[in-house]
Amino acid sequence: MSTLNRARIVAAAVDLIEREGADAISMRRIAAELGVGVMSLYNHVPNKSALLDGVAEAVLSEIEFTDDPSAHWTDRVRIQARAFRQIAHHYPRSTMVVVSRQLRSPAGMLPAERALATLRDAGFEGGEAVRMLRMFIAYIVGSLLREVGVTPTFAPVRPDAPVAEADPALFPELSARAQELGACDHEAEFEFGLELLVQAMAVRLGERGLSGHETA
Amino acid sequence: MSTLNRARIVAAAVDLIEREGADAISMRRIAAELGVGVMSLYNHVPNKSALLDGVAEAVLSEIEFTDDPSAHWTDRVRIQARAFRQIAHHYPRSTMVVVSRQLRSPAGMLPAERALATLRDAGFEGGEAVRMLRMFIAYIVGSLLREVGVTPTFAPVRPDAPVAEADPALFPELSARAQELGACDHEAEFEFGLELLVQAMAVRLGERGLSGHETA
DNA sequence: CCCGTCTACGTACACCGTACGTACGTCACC
DNA sequence: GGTGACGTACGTACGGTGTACGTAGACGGG
Repeated sequence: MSTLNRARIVAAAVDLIEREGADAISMRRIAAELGVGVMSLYNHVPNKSALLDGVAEAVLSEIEFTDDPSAHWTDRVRIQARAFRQIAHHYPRSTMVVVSRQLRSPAGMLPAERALATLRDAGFEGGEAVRMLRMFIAYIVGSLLREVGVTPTFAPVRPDAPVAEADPALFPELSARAQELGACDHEAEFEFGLELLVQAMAVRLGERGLSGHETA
Repeated sequence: MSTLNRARIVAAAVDLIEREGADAISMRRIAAELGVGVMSLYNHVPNKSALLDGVAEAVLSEIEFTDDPSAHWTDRVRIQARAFRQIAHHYPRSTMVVVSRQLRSPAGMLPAERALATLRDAGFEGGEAVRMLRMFIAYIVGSLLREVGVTPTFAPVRPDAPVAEADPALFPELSARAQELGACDHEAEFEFGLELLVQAMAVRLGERGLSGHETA
């Protein structure tokens, strides 16, 4: 009812993606959602790609980064990683567009800025801090894509169909592990890798055993 | 010229993707590439989605998995990870479709089967082996997506434009690290994370320091 | 009053995936 | 040698897509 603007369009796009999936999104659908003609959107958004950038930006800027510089760096890393994973919970179907559009805007840069600050405080100097950052991003992106179903979990195809899925002769390991492969507790999986990475980083700093948490 | 079949269609699709990118692919373009009518494709492929599965399968089945069960498990892990990364080199623009289609076919299962076998030989029992596998896949997928440009490297936008990109006041860390962020040697980055993960796994096994390679 | 600017909108074009109907070449069987 | 069934290739058509372009109305300043 109120006047059209970029924020309303982006919000409608996010809603639509979450309701019907990223594939279902189209300029026509969004316009219909807003009760507006298709071409009216182009008064506020140059094209669909820019709109998706807006979606990524909107989702990304909702991440709560509460960084406490006085905390131990391992906990700061954990908190930042978990904050990023929130998007996979709040906006699961938007996750793919968030991670696949590289933003130059503040919202897109802030997570990296925070992470680099933490890594510097932890004691990593320039080159190594950047490598750590990139490794962490790779792990988080890969984890989120699994969590939202883009990437496989290797769960035997149907949740039903007792256990047997793959031919045990061809795939003995997969068959033997069908039990564990069948369930995928995304939070537990994420925490497992996170802990492993944090410990690996601590080792790299020569601080073995100081990470502050025992692993499950 | 020879008769149409699924393999020829898939091959044409892979070629087209590599030449013009995954977005440029369409049934009409593929048909034109093969010099046939669009609908002729549907005699051999039920729909576009199945065709993309075929693309993923074709690319995946070209990975060379030369697993030497007598080698140290750390080297086996390294070799398998690198083998997987080959696809990002040989078929960069197909990488996204490879990682985003979950295949139930042998070609799709084999890498996981091999990895689980290696992890078992290394001494990881059921549940932990599966978690290690998933963590490794997450890291590799995330790394490949960065390598093929889906995900950001945080390189200051243009390779030119000396160094300054972000506002140093807002993003002091990013600005200070602009040098290191500007360059992204994908092989070195991949190896860095790989080594970190392998060492973390070794620590988990209580085998500290036996990983067999020093890191750069 | 008039004119420039901005917003909303309709139409149109090129392209997409694919359902459907059809024509034709090949082979089995009588 | 028919002759029918079948599989492959193909054309047409429908409903969808992103968006270029032209138009019409609202609004504010001279």
